[in-house]
Amino acid sequence: MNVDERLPSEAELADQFQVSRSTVREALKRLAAQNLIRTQRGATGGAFVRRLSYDEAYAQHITTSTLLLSMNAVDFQTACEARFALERACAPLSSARRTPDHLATMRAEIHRQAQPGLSDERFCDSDVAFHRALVDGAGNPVLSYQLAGAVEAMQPLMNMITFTQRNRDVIIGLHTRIADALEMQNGADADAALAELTTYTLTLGEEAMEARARR
Amino acid sequence: MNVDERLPSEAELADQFQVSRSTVREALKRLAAQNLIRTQRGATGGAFVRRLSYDEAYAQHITTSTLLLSMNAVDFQTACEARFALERACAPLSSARRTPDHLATMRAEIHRQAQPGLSDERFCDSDVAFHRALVDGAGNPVLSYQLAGAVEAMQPLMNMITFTQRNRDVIIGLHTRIADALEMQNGADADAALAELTTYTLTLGEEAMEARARR
DNA sequence: GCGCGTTTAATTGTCTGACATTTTAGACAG
DNA sequence: CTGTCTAAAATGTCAGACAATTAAACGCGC
Repeated sequence: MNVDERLPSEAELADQFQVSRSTVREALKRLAAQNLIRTQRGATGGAFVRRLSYDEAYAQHITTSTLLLSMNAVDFQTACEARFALERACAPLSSARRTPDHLATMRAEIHRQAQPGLSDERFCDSDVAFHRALVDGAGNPVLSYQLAGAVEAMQPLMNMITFTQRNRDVIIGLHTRIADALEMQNGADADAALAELTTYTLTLGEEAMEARARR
Repeated sequence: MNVDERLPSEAELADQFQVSRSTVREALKRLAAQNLIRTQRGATGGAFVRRLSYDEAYAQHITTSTLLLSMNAVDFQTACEARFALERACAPLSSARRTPDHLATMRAEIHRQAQPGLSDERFCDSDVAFHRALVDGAGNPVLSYQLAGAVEAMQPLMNMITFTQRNRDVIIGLHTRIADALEMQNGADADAALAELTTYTLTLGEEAMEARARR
């Protein structure tokens, strides 16, 4: 079945498979839920094979990853390690290919992170946006897609951390160093800064876990 | 809603939302298709919130990634670059943590790849199995999950390549070098070998594309 | 009281037929 | 040729019925 090809009508399918139209409809709803078909009403309507769009797959991947992490109690350390390992894979590509647009986004998010009175949640939002710009800088949509799951799904875990001003200063410093390195096209330093950010984030995570355990 | 919590019965939902039971059922089928609920028949039956299992999410991620690559005509170079960049992110972790089991799997697949008369398709299967062992060696399920999409979804693209004996010898040599490096816990050399494998695979891909264009 | 069939009730699964809604294609008048 | 109306085709929704399945309640002998 090729993209945009039309499936037989519900009545025809019901007849063909010797089931009722209700049953056919439930099956079609299943396919629709998986974004495999779209339905259209009217005379020339019906169910059509759908092209899986990048944006939909991206959103779905994030949802699934987030659910997977939260429902299976993946620990902070494992998720964090995976996230930064993958991001570091992007660093050399991103330092070679990042556009002024990516750099501008990163600078803007750093500026936002430094604003006083920013809630922890907003700080995390901005953090995700910063790292997404870093990943997108590699200019490889497949990479961006695969990493979306790791970066965005970490956000609920990151939200458990309380970011003190001191914490934020350290993170902002490393973010600045990463942005600088990418601007200078210095992949090695970007990688080094990401490595530091990894260990620092792991430390923060451990502290948050301990604080949570004491409560 | 927590895991294993029960939703109201179809009749209750229909009553609550003032729609017919058919409509409720179609909606429930949608949720079931997304693996969000499971239904159970009988007296104490109903729809229950489902824990998203790692294996299901893994399988779904591969399916979606494969569809995304094939339906959106992602070029070989982009997919290949993403795949190897991500794999290289695993190399240091895998060289530190790989178990004898992972090494044995890699050796076995290398042996299989050297067998004469192996079809191109089987060679690709084995290649994927080898790289999966490499990734799993990092001992991070989140990493394995995220990489599954990149590694497995590449397979259809890899299957377009015709592997001559000479090609295979080069790849097997690099695979052996990777396995040796992991065994010696030499992350740097594993990374270097993966880098070589990246450029070599890209070359093969380009040749295959040219051959296909000439036809 | 305890074990063991039997019944009963609740729930999902399926079928049937009907009607509403939407959309296109074609007939028809101007 | 153009605009309008109508018919047909398709999905969307509804109501009601029955089948299938499962667990709990019941009754009964012991």
